[in-house]
Amino acid sequence: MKNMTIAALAREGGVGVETVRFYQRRRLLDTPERTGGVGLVGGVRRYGEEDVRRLRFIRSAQSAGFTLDQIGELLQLDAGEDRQRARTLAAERIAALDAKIAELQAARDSLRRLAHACGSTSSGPCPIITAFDRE
Amino acid sequence: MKNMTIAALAREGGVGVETVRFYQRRRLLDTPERTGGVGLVGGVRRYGEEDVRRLRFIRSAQSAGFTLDQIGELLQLDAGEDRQRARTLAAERIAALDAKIAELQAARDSLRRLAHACGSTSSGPCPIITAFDRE
DNA sequence: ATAAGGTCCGTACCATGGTACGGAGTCAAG
DNA sequence: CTTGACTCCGTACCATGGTACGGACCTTAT
Repeated sequence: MKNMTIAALAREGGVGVETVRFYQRRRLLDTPERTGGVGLVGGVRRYGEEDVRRLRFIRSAQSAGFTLDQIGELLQLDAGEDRQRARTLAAERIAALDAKIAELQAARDSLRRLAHACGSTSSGPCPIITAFDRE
Repeated sequence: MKNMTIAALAREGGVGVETVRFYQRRRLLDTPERTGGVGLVGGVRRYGEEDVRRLRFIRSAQSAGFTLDQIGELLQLDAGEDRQRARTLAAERIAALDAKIAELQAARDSLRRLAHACGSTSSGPCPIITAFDRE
């Protein structure tokens, strides 16, 4: 294991190489030792499945609306013992997600009204602002 | 009408004064003439219900995931005749919202798994990364 | 008529989450 | 043993959506 280059890791995670480095700077991913170096600094860093899992987790957690700072905390927690804190973060985010989902559903309804109002007559401007008035 | 100050407008829209000015710079809100000036430049700008509606629309459209640039286009469209373009923008956003809603629901499910896994035993670390593995 | 508080405006700064650049070093195939 | 692709690293830059500051001016209540 640990035989992937940074480009392979990035590919597995569906991100760019620069993004991996960015996450390393943010300490969300670790930065393995360079291997095989000849001189004092040489060698290239190699990555394994564990790194892929972490990277994918970062993307998933982002899609759940966690910020990178919060994701950093989650990654700490994953290795630690603070179950209470983990549950709190999860509960807060679930509540936020429920609210956001409701908001997006309302927005979608507004847009459907707009599309309908705009499709049902054939001249003049669509009442775009009005379509959102119920919010 | 047109007797509100910028602070009153901001309050009605649920934003700060600086945000109103920011939207003016972006040409999302217009900048009425100063009224009552004594000298060459004097006076204060006054706002009315139409401005409130526009401002609220901006916030609603934002919650629907439109960028400020797109909102600018919608505002143009609201006064114009290009129904086709309006329908296209609405349809695109509806599709994006459907996708986003599904994504957030999936994220919520992952978090529920996490909360459950983390609540059902009482020691050791929560399997945070693992809880997202299905994504 | 004066003082407190609002307004106006330009400009600068901020957080978030990246993306790009460039020069030096490294690796692998031919 | 060279050549071409990739890596490393620091630093700079970017888009989005604001937020803050400061000095001059305006308005309003006392």
